[in-house]
Amino acid sequence: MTLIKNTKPTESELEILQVLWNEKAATVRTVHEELLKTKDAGYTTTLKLMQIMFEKGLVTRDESSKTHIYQPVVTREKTQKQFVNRMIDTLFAGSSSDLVMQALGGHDASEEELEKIQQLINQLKKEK
Amino acid sequence: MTLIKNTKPTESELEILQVLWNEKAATVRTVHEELLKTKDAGYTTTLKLMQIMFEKGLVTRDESSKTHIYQPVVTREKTQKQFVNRMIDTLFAGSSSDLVMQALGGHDASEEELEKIQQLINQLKKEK
DNA sequence: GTCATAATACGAGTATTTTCGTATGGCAAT
DNA sequence: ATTGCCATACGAAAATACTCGTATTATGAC
Repeated sequence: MTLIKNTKPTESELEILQVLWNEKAATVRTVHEELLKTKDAGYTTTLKLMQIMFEKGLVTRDESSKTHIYQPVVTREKTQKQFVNRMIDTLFAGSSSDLVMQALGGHDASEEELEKIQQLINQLKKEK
Repeated sequence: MTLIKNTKPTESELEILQVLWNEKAATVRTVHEELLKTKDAGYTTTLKLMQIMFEKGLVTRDESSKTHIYQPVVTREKTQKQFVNRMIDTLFAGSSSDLVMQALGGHDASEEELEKIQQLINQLKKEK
């Protein structure tokens, strides 16, 4: 039986995961270039972080060539759920709909997106 | 013009704020007793954290009696917004509706709450 | 006043996260 | 083979967050 550590990604790790989720797989160089668009950090910093993430099991890597290729292990959805739930607990006193209201108010969301949410709500109401 | 520090509360600070938001105002003792229900920590740890929060400007305190009475400075709503926005950025690639979907799926939310959300959506659609 | 209780102040240790410098090795071009 | 360029590995500093022990002081009961 394998020990599953409940590894909660840190802030920086999330930024890296974001890139990996989008690209499916990427080198440290690619991830780093991407991060440079929004923050600034040294290359070895990104490298080190990704090495740590590898040790934690957040990512795997293909080491067959000198330039390693990283892939996310945790899925975007699972991670989202992890953080959303935590947030509902610590900030919204357990009320998921309060979070929804907060997210919808004061923010974008296109007409199609609103439509999708509405459908989801209708379905949830039917299930009651 | 006053300098507004963008103080992002830490995990522990959020737990304390949660209590203060509920109680409106509270002593270290009260906050600590409340925290003990879910975690365990020493009294002076809670004290120290609240002192730090005071220095950061997250809370104020009434020092007129020996036992200080703390009050939150940041509002629950503002803090919620701060975290929700951050989360939409780092975890949902900017899509607020993805967060909404995640929050609604796999969670509770009563019929009345769903109703409220639906009304909000209708209003948002009208504004388009 | 003295004593016991309970509160604050504060320093410092520990842990975690983030940052970066330096060493080392592979590889392609010359 | 030498050189230059990238890549990884690794250690350790810096920054931040959390924890707790101890000293000090106010206050009320006696």
